[in-house]
Amino acid sequence: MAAAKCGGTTSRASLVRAASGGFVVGGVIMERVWTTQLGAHIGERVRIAGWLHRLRQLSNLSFLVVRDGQGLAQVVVEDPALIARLAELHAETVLAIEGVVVAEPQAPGGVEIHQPTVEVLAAAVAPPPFDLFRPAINAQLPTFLDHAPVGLRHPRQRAIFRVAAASMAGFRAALTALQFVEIQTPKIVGAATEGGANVFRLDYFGQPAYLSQSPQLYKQIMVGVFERVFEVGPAFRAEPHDTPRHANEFVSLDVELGFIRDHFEVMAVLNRALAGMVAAIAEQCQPELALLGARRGEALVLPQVPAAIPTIHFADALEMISRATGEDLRGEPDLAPAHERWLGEWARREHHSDFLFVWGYPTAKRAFYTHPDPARPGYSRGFDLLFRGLELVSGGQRLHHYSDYLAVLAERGMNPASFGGYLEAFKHGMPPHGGFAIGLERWVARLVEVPNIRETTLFPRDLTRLTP
RNA sequence: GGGCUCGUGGUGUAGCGGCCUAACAUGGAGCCCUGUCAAGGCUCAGAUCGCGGGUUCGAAUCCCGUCGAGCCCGCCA
Repeated sequence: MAAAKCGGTTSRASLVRAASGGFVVGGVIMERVWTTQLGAHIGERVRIAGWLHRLRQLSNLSFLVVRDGQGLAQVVVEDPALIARLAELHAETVLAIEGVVVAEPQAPGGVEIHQPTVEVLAAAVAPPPFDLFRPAINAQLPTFLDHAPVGLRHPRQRAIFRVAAASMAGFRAALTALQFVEIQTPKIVGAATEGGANVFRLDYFGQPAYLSQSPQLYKQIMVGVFERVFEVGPAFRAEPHDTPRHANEFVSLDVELGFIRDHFEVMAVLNRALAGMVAAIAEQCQPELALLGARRGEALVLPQVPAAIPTIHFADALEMISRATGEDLRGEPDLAPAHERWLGEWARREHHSDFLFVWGYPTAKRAFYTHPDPARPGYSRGFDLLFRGLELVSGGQRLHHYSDYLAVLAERGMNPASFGGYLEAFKHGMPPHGGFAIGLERWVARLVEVPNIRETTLFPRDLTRLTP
């Protein structure tokens, strides 16, 4: 690096990335054009670059389909020598192509590149384990995951992660507009935060440490600083789950806010956040939605986020399910997945909503910091949000009096000493507050209608998978 | 942690006691085809059927073990 900085030689600069984003080639700067922007360059000679997605050979000409980070472009090759050269390349070879952009109704997207010159930037040395040029990858999930570095290149797979990116962007935008401050809390923690869930243990210079299972305690502390905070980050759970909706590392969209009257204000913020997420996807991901819905022949339809998401009390939900199904659930401490699915269908049917708030879960089933419902002993101000029948969000109002925390920790047999920093915040005054956490992968999975969150996690970590 | 199911060429499947020296599709190799777009046609190569043991005249096919994977439940985002 130091030698290069001295700048004596320029000999390696036959192909260097220029500050402009283009390339310097033989001393001539030619901007590299995204495949999705070709329509704006008709009649011009341009340079594109990407991966050899597919070569279709016909007798007198061949079609070379190039994929870049955004889309696909068709290149028409008529020179027999060039076709012969291309035919020897494996799919996924990295190419740079210069040619003339031509409007052509027969071409996919209406434009294609003619009279190309092709430069191989990096050869693929083996064919891909499965076909990337087909409408969908034809491989079982474990096979796909084993080959994720290649499989994620498939236009449909990567569309899923553009939806995830837009979701995060919309989440950030909605909360920022509401005066929330984005924070980053530590993922290496000194105490097993919430007690219950299994945590991953680390060796931290000889002392025990853990991977954070949730930013919960830190985001509450930060309410004492900014009043309104949010965080987008990983959460780690050492639970030996093996289901399509669990992973041992996932992305949590966390929110916490102070000076609330009750949990309904928290639910209103969540309502706004979801609306922002859907709006961002609608704005940024139309091509992706079209691609993801293609198997049904129509673009994927985004859920409508109601101005006020329907709400039901936990006890009423049990009552209703009992009445409808004949199964007596009264007195149950929690909802089973089958009941959540039932409620999801009910919300769809009765309220035309993909979303349903269930609040008032029994205090005993919620975390220690959950605020009880003063009007209804045994029940809490904790809520879940069901999205299409799946638990997507957990949240609620939290305790905020120092004395309440000391009492509840003692009641649950938890050691106050391991909550030192947390309790200090309450010792020095915390407002009534609450918050929630959205599971990003679950959100995207339900949204794009894939059955397993492993498909909405880039490199999932589960019971048996630590690589790639 | 409990229950159920599955493991066949690179990939996805069929075959479920002898017709299997294992079939089909797709990918790969080769040839042909004036515009393809999951292109089309022909030819070739590619799996001792996860692994180990057993039953049987005979096992991909039945049994046991083992390893790997998937689903449901508990629990959760």
